[in-house]
Amino acid sequence: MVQPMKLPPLHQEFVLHFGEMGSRWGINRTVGQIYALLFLSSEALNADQITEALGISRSNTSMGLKELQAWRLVRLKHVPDDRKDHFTTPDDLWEIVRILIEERKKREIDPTLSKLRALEMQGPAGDDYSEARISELREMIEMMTDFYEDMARLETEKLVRLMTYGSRLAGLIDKVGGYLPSTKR
Amino acid sequence: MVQPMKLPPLHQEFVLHFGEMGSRWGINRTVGQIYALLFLSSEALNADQITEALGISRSNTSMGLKELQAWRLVRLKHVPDDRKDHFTTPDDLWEIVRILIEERKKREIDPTLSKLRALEMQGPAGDDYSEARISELREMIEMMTDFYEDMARLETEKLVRLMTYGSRLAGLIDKVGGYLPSTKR
DNA sequence: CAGAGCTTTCAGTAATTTCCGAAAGTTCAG
DNA sequence: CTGAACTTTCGGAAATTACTGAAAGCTCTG
Repeated sequence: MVQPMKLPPLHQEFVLHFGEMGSRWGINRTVGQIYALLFLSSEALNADQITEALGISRSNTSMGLKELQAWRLVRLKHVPDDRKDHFTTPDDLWEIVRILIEERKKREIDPTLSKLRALEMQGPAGDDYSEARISELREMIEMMTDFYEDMARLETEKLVRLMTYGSRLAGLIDKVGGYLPSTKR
Repeated sequence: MVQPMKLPPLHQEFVLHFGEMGSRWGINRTVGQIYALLFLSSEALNADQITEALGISRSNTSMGLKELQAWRLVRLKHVPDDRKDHFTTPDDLWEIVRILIEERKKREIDPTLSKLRALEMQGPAGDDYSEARISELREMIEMMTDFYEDMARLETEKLVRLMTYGSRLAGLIDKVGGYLPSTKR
């Protein structure tokens, strides 16, 4: 930390925490800090304000904002009578979660799913065991991503209801019965 | 890639892919490769076999295996009449998914949850907006992790049934009605 | 209890990633 | 069109992370 941040203690701690966690989340320290800062800020901030609040270089701020926009976690917002670009985070947390899941899926899962499909296409190329393992993996990933898509389609209110229903869901399904997929081949 | 791998083409491609994806998944290249290799292997492999198959150093293999064991993604398996340690991945994919979610939660979410709680404890320390934002975030994370725990408790068979039920779940909940939590404050 | 066979640790090097300041690029008011 | 205000790009320095070979550390067998 070259420059000290000038922020209220709460913001300061929160920002530093997101900075440290950044590397575990697959983003770097400053990107985490920028996000945290914007997350806690009730108004949109411009790049210079961010640069100053975090004590980082202007270009680093620019890079960080670019990356956060690529993640759709930060948005441009125009402030009347100000030529500078201002940035905010979406304020609906559910939206943020959806975005996070989708973007992580796009980066961390989709490429592998394509690869698995491609490997299966190539036809018999390994032993039976590894081929079976690859198909099984692909099926599992498809099932989970399909389920996520189904859930994502629901309105937030229904989703919340469903989640708070928790483990009782299982009983509900039992009553309805019916569909019985094969889990083991 | 210093040493060429000697593996069947299918394994080779799969292993290389996992290596490349490693960085996105928060593990390094060799760790990804080791996991991929074990995942496709019907028998447990020892460290020397891994070292040779991947063309990496013995110590690197040792480090990688240690990390994978910390993740609980790879296990020791004793092979009769062989003094060397042998390693495998769990073969139940559902178990692997559970482990992955739990470990990621532990590393990527739990520390933040603690931090948020601690910040709330410290009492009024910022503006109203940021305090509200922090509470809201904590509540959301709690709701999601609680839901996950509920789901994780279900037997695999029920879970599969539930997942394939997909969006129809919403209708089901509607019928039962009842619980109506407040989503917005 | 010696030492063969195996595993882990460690210190240094290599590779990668992050970050900065300077320069180039863009946009818009006058 | 010009230049002021702002943003992005770029080359290289600094920091971090990954990897290796060598040495140290275990743990059984005989």
